[in-house]
Amino acid sequence: MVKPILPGRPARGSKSGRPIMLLLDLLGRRWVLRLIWELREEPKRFRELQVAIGASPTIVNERLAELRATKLVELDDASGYRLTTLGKELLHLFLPLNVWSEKWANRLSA
Amino acid sequence: MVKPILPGRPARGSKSGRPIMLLLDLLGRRWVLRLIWELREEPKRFRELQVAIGASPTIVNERLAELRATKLVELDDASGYRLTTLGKELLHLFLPLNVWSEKWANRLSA
DNA sequence: CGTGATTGCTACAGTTTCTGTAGCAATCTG
DNA sequence: CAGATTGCTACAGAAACTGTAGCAATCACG
Repeated sequence: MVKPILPGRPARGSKSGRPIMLLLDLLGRRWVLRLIWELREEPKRFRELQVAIGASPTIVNERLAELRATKLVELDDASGYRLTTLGKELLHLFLPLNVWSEKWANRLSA
Repeated sequence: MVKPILPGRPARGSKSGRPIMLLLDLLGRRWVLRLIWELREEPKRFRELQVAIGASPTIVNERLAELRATKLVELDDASGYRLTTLGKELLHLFLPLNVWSEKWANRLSA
């Protein structure tokens, strides 16, 4: 088990508990960005997510727990895992990456 | 050695090779976001980066190599590691996270 | 009722990734 | 020539992740 992400507790590699450090730590954990990305449109079930990203259930569960503890994702019995209001805000900050990544890929293959 | 990030090659957990998947894979690797963040203001030396984030030289070197291969970071002999133009563009997409993370932290501790 | 499907999630051995420490070759400094 | 700084490598031990199996709870159908 990895150190939890919680306010006031320092992130890995940071002595301060500054929010940006916590956030970068959280987002830098394997599959976290992908999970948020997969939930960008509609809610998904546990297995659905697992298959979509191709990770083991162990780690999918762990990451989902972290995302729930940090109020970015919630589990709705009727529809499945979905982004919270906070999670949607974060997603919107990320959406420009989609467009930018195309440009980036072009520059790489050039 | 982890699978390299290169255009046309699929990211971990993705069959497609779509740029956004490559980008999310790259950014989701440990320390990558932190490294970009640490370079946001001025260039830094290898050891300086290593100390700043508190990771082992092995992995710092590996991640820097990936960031160089993907043209986000470059090494200038005179000043040290720094963001490329492309890297600065990416950083600018990330800057809003800094402000947002404060709000997020407040909501968590509430 | 009872059988099967779906749900979120856990157990655990094996593999990959990362850490922590030591140290090297090359370059500059005095 | 000694000392400091540079980027980087080696390697054993520790931590994180995978892949597979499976469990308890809930729901649907007959």
